[in-house]
Amino acid sequence: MEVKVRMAPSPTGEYHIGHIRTALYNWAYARKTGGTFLLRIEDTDRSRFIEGAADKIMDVLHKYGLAWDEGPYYQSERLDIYKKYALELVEKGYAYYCFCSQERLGEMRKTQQAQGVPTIKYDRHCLALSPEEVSQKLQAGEPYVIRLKVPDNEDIVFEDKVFGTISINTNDIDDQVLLKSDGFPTYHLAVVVDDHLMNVTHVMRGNDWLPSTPKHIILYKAFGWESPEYVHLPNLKEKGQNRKLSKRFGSVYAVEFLKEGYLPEAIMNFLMFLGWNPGTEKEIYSLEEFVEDFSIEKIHKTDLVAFDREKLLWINGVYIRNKSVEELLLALNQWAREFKITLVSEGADEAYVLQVLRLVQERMKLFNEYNSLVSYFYLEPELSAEMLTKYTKDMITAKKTISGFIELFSREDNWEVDILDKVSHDYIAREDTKPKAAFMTLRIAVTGSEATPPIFDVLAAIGKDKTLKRLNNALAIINSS
RNA sequence: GGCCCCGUCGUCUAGCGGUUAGGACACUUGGUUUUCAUCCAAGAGAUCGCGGGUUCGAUUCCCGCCGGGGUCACCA
Repeated sequence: MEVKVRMAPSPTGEYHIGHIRTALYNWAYARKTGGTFLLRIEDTDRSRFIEGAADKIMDVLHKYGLAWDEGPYYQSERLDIYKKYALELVEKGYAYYCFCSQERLGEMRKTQQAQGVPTIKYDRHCLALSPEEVSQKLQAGEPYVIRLKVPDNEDIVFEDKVFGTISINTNDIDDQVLLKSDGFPTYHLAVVVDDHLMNVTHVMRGNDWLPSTPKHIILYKAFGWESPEYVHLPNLKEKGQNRKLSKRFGSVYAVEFLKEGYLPEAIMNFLMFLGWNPGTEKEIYSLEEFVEDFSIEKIHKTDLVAFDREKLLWINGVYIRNKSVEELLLALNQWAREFKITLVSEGADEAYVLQVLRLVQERMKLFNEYNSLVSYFYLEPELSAEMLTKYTKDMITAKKTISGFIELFSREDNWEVDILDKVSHDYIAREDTKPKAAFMTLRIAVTGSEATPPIFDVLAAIGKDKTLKRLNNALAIINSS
């Protein structure tokens, strides 16, 4: 049978990075098996529904390169179907009408809680209603829900592809509501009906769904349908925290990572290892390679997996370094356009931009570092006498160093890295000054920064005129302080 | 609290009865370097949660305990 997997997000807000991980595994499995990846929007909760959220989810899925083959289906457009199946269950005796008010249910739970009942469940008050009473209430237009009649004391056993045999006794399961009083189905009814009707073969989702899987098995049995394979994935946690991702530690939504300047392919590479490992030492993976090596057997049987932000940053750096400068610039411009970020290099000559980018490439781990990394190549640095004298310790030496370089560089017409390097070193030797102090002062005077690419590469890129202008400016600052 | 699941360096993991318990990130040191970063080399870091079994032999299999997580809605 052809494999069919699905991603079934609920349009209740921003798409979480963990959802991308789950989508990735589903997508990869479909690609690997030549199966189908379908998208279904589970918009059955009108109280949490957010207008436009579904479109945003689809947009971010695209940004991460996860395309679906079928859908999107919207559950809100399939209400008749769910109702039909709910009624079928009532007819077969697997479900029943319930007219209890929220107030009564609240009271009931409070009482049970006070009595210390181990498993709080619906008291089946409405199961005792006679068919006549039920139709009478229906005629009168009383609001109702349809509940699943969970069998008594039966062990529901199923095989999860990751966690193995799971067994839960039905006495621990409440009579789930299947159809809500507003005519919308609950998740339990809707997934089962849709997964069956859409021929889904593998349900891959977070393991927080593990405890409710028996409810779905009961439904499949009641309908007389074959249930799909279950593949429960470990959930994500904040590194070292034993709890889910939190804003306090950084981004949690899928778009936010993109906005910070992580490359989609780097994030994907990182996400692959959040619950899976090839069993080899290879850890830089393209999407294609992942599809090749992915297998359900290699999915981790653990409940939580840590989201290590440091490692994500490292992987992103690897991806940035592995690109050609041209590719990198393309990605950078695309990112800036996408998130409406102004690059300091905007409008500058492309050859120059590439030359500069080549110098900072291995220093950049995240696109949002770009502006501060290259600003002095495009703008004059802000200097202070304090910065300029940091390495020489005194004004006189700083002044002497800077004016020395000014004199040296104004005579130099071959403005190339090697030449500048040589004449500068010769000069330093001749004057018998300390190389570190001299070069650091030069670096600061020209860039305003202590950490830059090799200084002569910087000078060569900036050019003779600007270099001299900045040095003179630095000299003026020292003189006037 | 009931039920379900999980437990290897600081972190994420490899391991599927016999290993010097391997790798990556982070960390430390050295090399390259006038700075930062990259790169290279080395190092430190795990009594495999604890206690019982099974076995000639348990990180690996079984049981108990402890610890952690998930789930118990007219939310998904």
